[in-house]
Amino acid sequence: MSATIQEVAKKSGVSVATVSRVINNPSLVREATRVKVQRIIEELNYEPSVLGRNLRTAKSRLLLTLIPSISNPFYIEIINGIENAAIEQGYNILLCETGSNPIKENIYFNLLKSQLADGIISMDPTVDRTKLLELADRYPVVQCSEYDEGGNISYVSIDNELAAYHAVRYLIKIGHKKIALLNSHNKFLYARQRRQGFEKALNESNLTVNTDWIYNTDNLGFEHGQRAMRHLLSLPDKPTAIFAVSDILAIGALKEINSRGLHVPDDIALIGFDKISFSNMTHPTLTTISQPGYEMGFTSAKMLIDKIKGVEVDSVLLDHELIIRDST
Amino acid sequence: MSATIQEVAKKSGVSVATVSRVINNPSLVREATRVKVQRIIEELNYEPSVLGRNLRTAKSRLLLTLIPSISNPFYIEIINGIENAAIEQGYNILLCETGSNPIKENIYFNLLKSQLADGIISMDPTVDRTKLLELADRYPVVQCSEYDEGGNISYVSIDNELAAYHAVRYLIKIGHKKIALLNSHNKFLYARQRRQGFEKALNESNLTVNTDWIYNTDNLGFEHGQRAMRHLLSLPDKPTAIFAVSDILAIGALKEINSRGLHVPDDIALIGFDKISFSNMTHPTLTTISQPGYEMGFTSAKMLIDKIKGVEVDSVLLDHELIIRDST
DNA sequence: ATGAAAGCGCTAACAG
DNA sequence: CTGTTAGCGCTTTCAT
Repeated sequence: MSATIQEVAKKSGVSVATVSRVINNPSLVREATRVKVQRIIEELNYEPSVLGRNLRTAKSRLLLTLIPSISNPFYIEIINGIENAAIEQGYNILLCETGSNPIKENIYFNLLKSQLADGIISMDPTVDRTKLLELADRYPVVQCSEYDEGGNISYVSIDNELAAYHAVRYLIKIGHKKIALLNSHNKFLYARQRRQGFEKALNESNLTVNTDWIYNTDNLGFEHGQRAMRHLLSLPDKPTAIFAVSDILAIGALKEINSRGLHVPDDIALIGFDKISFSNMTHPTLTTISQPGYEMGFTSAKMLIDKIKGVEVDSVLLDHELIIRDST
Repeated sequence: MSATIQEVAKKSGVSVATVSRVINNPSLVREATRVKVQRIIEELNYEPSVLGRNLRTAKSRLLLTLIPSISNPFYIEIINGIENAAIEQGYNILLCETGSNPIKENIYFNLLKSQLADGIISMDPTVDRTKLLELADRYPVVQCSEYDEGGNISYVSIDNELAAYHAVRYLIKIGHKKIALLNSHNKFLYARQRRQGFEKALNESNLTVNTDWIYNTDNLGFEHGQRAMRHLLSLPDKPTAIFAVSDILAIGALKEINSRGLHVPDDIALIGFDKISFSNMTHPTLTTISQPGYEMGFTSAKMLIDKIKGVEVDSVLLDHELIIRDST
């Protein structure tokens, strides 16, 4: 095993306090002493034990990051942002997939209580609202992407209504009048917000909202995009454009359209959401709304660390962007 | 903050030792005492501090998991397997993305030295071989997927040569004679092994290996699949089938083929590798080799925990599977 | 079956 | 500027 601070102290002929200072507060130590201790540290290949430090400071410098599913590429950039912000400030992240499973969620929440983690970034839209609010009373909590309107949990997100509005307004601008919404379940705030934006854009152009063209699905998987498209194409009066609230859903829809010999964007135009890397690999490439994933993650982590340190923080909404590609 | 073991002891009228026993070794405590202490624990909502326990036991029960890139979907199932095996045994994982960056790698290696983690599962093919071997001398290390032939680090992987052999033999069986290999860089063991399998299948059918049809790329990104395909299609003598060592590469190739108006599998057949979820979303769906990701992860984690506990472990090669879909 | 006490490795008052 | 000292919360002998 590694050397301890005691051994370094003894070999350097100083007290453990001085060694500790050399590591955590070098300016408090006389140059000569510091150099000497530093040499011994290297000689002994000493690494301070995080275990001892943690107990003493009652901090683990670990951030719990909760995502519903690691396989959803939308979270990748966010996680990168979180990780970099964390490392920058000497933290590490515990990345946990809840699988929208309350039991797993509970296990992870307990990591906070047992002090294995100092705070939590929740990105799970299916999280138990009551439990999260309760947790936020006692521990630092930040929500990223999906958030809670009523509660007092700080969050980082985008203006979902505006983003949806932009997407649909663009479809209208290029000539579409029959626009379908492929939405998530209305129990999610972002789903309700995006529907708001969708309707706002239609209303603004005096287009009526046809509820036959609004498809809700609880599951954002690829197959559900296919299924939705199958339904939409079975309608007597078919839409000419689809706005899907997730790229994966859009890719599912695209596959269904392709396999029926129809053509995107000539027969049907398609807009996704999230700008996942695969949205660029389809044929044709997908027009989509880009969320600033990296920035969202980075901001969340900074916000959480501030909270841990006791600094007051404000929630923020970041800017989205409409990425126009070949599917429209 | 949470109650401490002291408070529970006091309120229960027993010593801290007894409380500790109730938690870690209930059979050592008399039924009546145990019930009483248990009640106080719940009453006080007590959670043992992992910090205190860790220091005392000199273990963090954290497993470091190193992947080159979180955005590569191939790792998703593996991570799931690791996580579940870990949780099952009371461990948690620290998921770290190296980005094939030696500096980041170093930071993560130091987490072992500073005892924040008890062991490491490395999945990064670009890992610094010397450093990893040195680390494995002093700490529990397991390699997953990519491994080191010479060293004595335990690993979990598949038989890459056999898998490639199966893929190519299948292409030959359905009538192809002009088969290209879209490979990774030969500095990686798996790339060399898959090439072996590729050549073996050709040789066995008395087909000569045309080096014009072997394309190596350092980067497994989608664009590099496109680029490779562009090159292959520019050849005077074009292959009729492609075996790509990664689905993403294959999807890039597919996009290039599609956008030239050519047709898969009629003009060119395509096989990928990894069975990532998107391999099923393309048009046409991708024939591919499936690696038992979940099992690989689960096995690696179990192996690592055994190592941490001082149990001897043996490396294993798990079975792959050829998934025949529409691209061949 | 239970308690007393030592100590894991470190940091942070406090004193000098 | 540096040393002494007291724990952080827990587990684990060693007694009883």
